[in-house]
Amino acid sequence: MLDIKRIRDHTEEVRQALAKRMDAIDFRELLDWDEARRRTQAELETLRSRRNEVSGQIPQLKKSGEDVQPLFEEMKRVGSEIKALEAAAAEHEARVETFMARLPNIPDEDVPSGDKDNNQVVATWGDQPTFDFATRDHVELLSSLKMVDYERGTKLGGRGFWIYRGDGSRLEWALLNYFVETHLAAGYEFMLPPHILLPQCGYTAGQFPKFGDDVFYLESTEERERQFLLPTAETALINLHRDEIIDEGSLPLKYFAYTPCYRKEAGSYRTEERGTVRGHQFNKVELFQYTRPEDSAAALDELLDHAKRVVQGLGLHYQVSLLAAKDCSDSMAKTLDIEVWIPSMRQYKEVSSASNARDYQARRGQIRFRRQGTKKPELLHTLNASGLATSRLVPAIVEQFQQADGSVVVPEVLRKWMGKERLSPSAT
RNA sequence: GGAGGAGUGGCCGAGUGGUCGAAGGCGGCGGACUUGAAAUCCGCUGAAUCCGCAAGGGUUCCGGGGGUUCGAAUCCCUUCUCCUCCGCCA
Repeated sequence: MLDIKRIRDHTEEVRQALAKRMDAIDFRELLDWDEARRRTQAELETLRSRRNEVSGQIPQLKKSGEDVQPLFEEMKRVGSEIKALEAAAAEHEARVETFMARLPNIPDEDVPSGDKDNNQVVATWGDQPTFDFATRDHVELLSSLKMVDYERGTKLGGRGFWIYRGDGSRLEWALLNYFVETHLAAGYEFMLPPHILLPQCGYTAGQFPKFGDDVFYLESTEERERQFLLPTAETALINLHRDEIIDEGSLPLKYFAYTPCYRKEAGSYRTEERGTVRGHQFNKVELFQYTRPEDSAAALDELLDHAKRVVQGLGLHYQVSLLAAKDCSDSMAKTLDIEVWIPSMRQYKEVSSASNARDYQARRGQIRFRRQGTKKPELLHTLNASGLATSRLVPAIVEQFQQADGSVVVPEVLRKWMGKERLSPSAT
C-alpha cells in the first residue's frame, strides 16, 4: 500500500514513478473519494462532539430536576444523522481502500522500467559447464537415478506434482539441512509457520486482492475467513508482526522459514518447464528481515550476498539479474534474482529472489517501530529472499554435475547428509 | 466436541449504564534532594485519525464484529483467544 498523503501532495510525481511498471494511471477518482471521505468524517465528528457534550450534561440537568425530554428528542435526530453519515463514510472509505489496495509499490530509482526484456544481468559466478559427452536433462537423470517418480506423482496429485524418492528425497532434505545450518550461522531465527493462512495474511503480503487466483483455497462460506495454502513462506513471515509496534533496539529482526509452497500456476505450463522446474508444490526456505527504513538498502545487499554464498557453496554456475519494474512483484520496490544455469534448457532459472518491499507491506499490515526517545511509531521496512528454492536446485545440480556414465557428483557441502559422493544408477 | 471462567493502557489491576481514555500500583521519562547512587517527594507517561502554518482542538479505540439506549468498558447477540473440568484423538 502506498501512502495516500504522498499521492495527494505529489500526484504527478507518483504517477510518473509508477509509469515504469504500469499504464498511465488517473488518480482523480481516488482523490475525489478521498476528499469526500474527509469531508464526511469532519461532519460526523462535529455531530458526535455535540452528542458527547449533551451526554455529559444530562445527568446534571436530571439532578437539578430539569426536563431533559427535548434534549432526548434532539439527540434522537442527531443519532440517526450520525448513522447515515457513518454509512456514507464507510462507503467512501471502501472505495478509497479498493483503489489503494490494487496499486503496486513505487520502483526504486535504479530499477529499469518496462518488462523482463529490460532485466539487467549485474553479476555472474562461475562458467557454463562444458561436457565432452551427450548430456541428459534432469528429467532423464532423476528418473534413471530413481530420485523422482513423475508418473506416480501425477497419479497421486494430478498434473504438476511429483514424488521425491530415495536419493532424490535425500538430496532435497540435504539441501534443506544445508540451508538451515547456513542461515542459523548467519543469525537468522528458524521458524516453522502454519501452511494454512487466513486471507488477511495474503492482503498484508500484497498478494491479495490482485493475485488471489494463484493460491489454493480451503472451502469456507465466509470469504473473510477463507483460508488458503501459502504460496511462499514470505506470506507467513510478513504477518508475524502484523499490528505490532517493535522496539528500535530489537531491529533488524531476521527470520527464516521452511515450508512447501503451493501454487496453481494456472496457464503457465510450458513443455520446457516439465520435470521439477515448475510445479504446484515445491520446497523453499525463505529469509526475511524487518529493518529501520534507513537500513533496508544495506539489508537487501546483505540478503543477496548471503543467498549468493549459499549457491556458491554448492558450486553452481549462476547469474544475478536486476529485475525491471514490470517483472517485480507488486509489493516490491526492487528485486534481484539469482538464476542458476540449467544446461538442458540453455537458460538461467530463478532459485532465489531478493526483494525490498520498503514500507509497502508494513503499511498494509500496520507493522511499525518506535525510535529510541520518540513517541510516534513509524512504519518499518520489510525484505525477503529465497534461501533457496530446492526444487529448482535439484535439476541444476544433477545437470551441472552429471558425468559421462550417467552418475552425478554430490556437492561437497551436502555429503555429510547424503552419505555418499556420487549418485549412480547401479547404487540405487 | 460438551460444561464453566476470563480477556481493560508497556505490565499488574479497579471499574457493572452517565462528567471514564478509564482509580491505584509497577515500570519508563523529566525534575527536586544528594559528591554520586539508593531512598523520598513532585510532574509527565497509549494509539489512530481529522481540522490547523502553529499553538491547540475534535473524533475513535476497554479482544474482534453487530445490537439496545439520548448515552455503553459496563446490558444483549455473535466471534476469537486463554484457563479449568469432561469427552475424543494422531
